[in-house]
Amino acid sequence: MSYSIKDVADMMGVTTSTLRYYDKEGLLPDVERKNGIRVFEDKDFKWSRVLNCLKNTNMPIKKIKEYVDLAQKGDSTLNERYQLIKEQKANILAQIEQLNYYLKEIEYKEWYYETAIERGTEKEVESVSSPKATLDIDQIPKK
Amino acid sequence: MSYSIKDVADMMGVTTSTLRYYDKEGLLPDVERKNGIRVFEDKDFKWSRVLNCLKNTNMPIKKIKEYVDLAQKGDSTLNERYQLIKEQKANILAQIEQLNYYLKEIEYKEWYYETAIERGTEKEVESVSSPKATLDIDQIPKK
DNA sequence: CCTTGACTTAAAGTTTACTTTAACTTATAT
DNA sequence: ATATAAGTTAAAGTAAACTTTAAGTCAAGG
Repeated sequence: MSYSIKDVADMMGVTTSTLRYYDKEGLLPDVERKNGIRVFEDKDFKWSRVLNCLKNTNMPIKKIKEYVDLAQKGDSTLNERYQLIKEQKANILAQIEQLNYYLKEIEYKEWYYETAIERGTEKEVESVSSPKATLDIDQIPKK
Repeated sequence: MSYSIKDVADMMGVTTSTLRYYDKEGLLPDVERKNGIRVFEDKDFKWSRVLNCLKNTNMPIKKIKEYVDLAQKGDSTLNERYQLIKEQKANILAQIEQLNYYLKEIEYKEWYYETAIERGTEKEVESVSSPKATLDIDQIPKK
């Protein structure tokens, strides 16, 4: 099975230009060419899915490149790659935690506006007893 | 109670330069000055916490500015602000969902490397029965 | 054969979100 | 009083991640 650059771009939800940019940055090693045109094989397609995963969990391109370079070196870098993946997992978990924290703040705001709209004004909505008590300043996750 | 720019910057986990930049972009309306120096009152501090929430849930500065401008107009924009907040809530939920999806992919990779390290090589790890079956391509969330 | 659409490159341009610099003023501590 | 720390501005600089442009090549349909 083989895929065009458009196939892969569609799978990743990016443009073909973006994919070519990734290639130029070294994120797509060893993609074959036929008459100068990129032909993605199954291994490249799978690799693109890994890239997509790292990219969509906010790993910077430079860091992804490090991972690519490690993978290129073969079995001797298995441990380094394992550490990198575990780091990224911790990263994702932290992101989810942070989003859940701010979700609560937004839900308070949602209630705030519902109450304000009911009353026709924002004035004194803050002093109305809210279903979720105002969040504690000390709990703001530090970046 | 009043706060210095540093106090607010520390609360938000940004530098004072960043806060001045936000101010210049109009995200901090009506902060008073004493001898040219910004003095944040309780209302400004609270507002900064809202900014921080929107910023850390990946709302672009331009969109935050729209929200600021609506808030400046008073009660007549309550509904618009409510819609914007609901939009952002949906946004956060989508982000969490996406992160949870990719977390599973990363956990597969984690298992993959644990197995490869045990065996000393990556070769044929893919064909080993994994605890979490390989994820289906069709399930990749589109951006 | 010819057009249309997809592919190619290198290089320049864009956007977002800061960050740094320089020159200066104000506040705090000894 | 004086040094140091923290505040101020406008403007230029930076970094990341694309995006666009220009000029071309290649493959398929009518």
